[in-house]
Amino acid sequence: VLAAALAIADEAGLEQLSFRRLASRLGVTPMALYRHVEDKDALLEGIGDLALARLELTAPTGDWREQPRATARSFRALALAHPAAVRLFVSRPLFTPAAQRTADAVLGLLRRAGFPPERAVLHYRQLVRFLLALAVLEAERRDAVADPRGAGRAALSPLLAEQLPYLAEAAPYLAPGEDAEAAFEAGLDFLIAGFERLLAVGAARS
Amino acid sequence: VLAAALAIADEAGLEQLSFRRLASRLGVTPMALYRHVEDKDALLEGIGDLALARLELTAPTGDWREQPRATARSFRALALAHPAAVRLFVSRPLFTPAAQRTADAVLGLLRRAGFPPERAVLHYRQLVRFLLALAVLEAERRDAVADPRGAGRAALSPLLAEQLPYLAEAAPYLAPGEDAEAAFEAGLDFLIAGFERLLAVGAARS
DNA sequence: ACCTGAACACCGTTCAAGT
DNA sequence: ACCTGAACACCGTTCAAGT
Repeated sequence: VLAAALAIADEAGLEQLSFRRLASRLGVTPMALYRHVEDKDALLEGIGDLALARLELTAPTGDWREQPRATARSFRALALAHPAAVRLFVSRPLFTPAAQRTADAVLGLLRRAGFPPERAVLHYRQLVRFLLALAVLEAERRDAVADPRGAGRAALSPLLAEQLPYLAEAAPYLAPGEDAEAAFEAGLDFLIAGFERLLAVGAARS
Repeated sequence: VLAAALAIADEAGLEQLSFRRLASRLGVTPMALYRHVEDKDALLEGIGDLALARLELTAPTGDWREQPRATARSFRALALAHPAAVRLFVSRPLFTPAAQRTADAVLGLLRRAGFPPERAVLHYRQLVRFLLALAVLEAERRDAVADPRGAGRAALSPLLAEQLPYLAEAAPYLAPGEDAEAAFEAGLDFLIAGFERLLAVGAARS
């Protein structure tokens, strides 16, 4: 039911997903879909939930640092498999069963790391947002590679180069498609190190 | 021209912005807009650029840490003034004049902080993404307060509470509308501290 | 140069009607 | 219970025509 919708969204893009298109793919009339889903809104929520349900959550391991890492990598894999879902996650807060399950897992991970409940919630939000940000960055980068405009982007006119020296200097490094995985891991290192620091501060306080 | 479009998007939401609606607001026929803007795509790019042009960039100051902070706060203010623009920023990479000006300013800030050009680009991406993430977090939170569903959200059924203990434990703290500014500042501290650490590591290496 | 009217190919959604 | 057809109020966009 929803699987077909997710497939369309991932293949053709989220904005190409319509009741009419989905219906024709299922060999049915558009109005028949209203039997299975209340709304377009509910449809989007449904495919968001479906995608998130496919997130692989790892069992607790010895080193607490490894668990956020593993979760982050799972999330990245999910984002690559279902690019449309990422856009859904940023545009609408989900509170479906899959979202609750994921939230519980991530909160548990932070609690076991040593954060008290209130701080765990705070860092949960930061962690989730940061993961989304990293995922969006990758999705955008992928688009930039496919985008024909991308080629001329780094090239600034001499006049602009004078007015925007830092941008001109950075241009060579701004070319897309460098090494998405390395960038992701670097962002992850940054995040984990930050949490370690916060844990140390918290421990010093108590 | 574009100002009216931005106003509609901020007032009624991005998805309510249409050529027909914009035209009626301007007291003109929808097709007349094609004289001033090539496309709906160009229209969206235009209002994104317009919003970003309103970002206040501060002059370089003594303490390098203060500049990313000031920029971040400007960006937050922009996000609050033009909520529609935030959604545009995450969904489409901008390379308009205002975007170039902003990129140059942020890159310059990182260069002056001590990062070499290649690393500055890397951290520029992280910084921009993080700021967007914080801004989206706030926009979502604002929506959550307005959303009537939000009231029942934190309340889990007893059965679920047993299966999702960490979520149940966190529920009291998940209520929205706490203290957006404090959360923003905490995220900012996290980010700046991370950059300081990276600078220290870089200095140790060289 | 700038605007208009009619038209085309799409949307989500409702509602009465079919089996 | 599930599906259909016709209809409504919207979209972006094109194209020939007006001043």
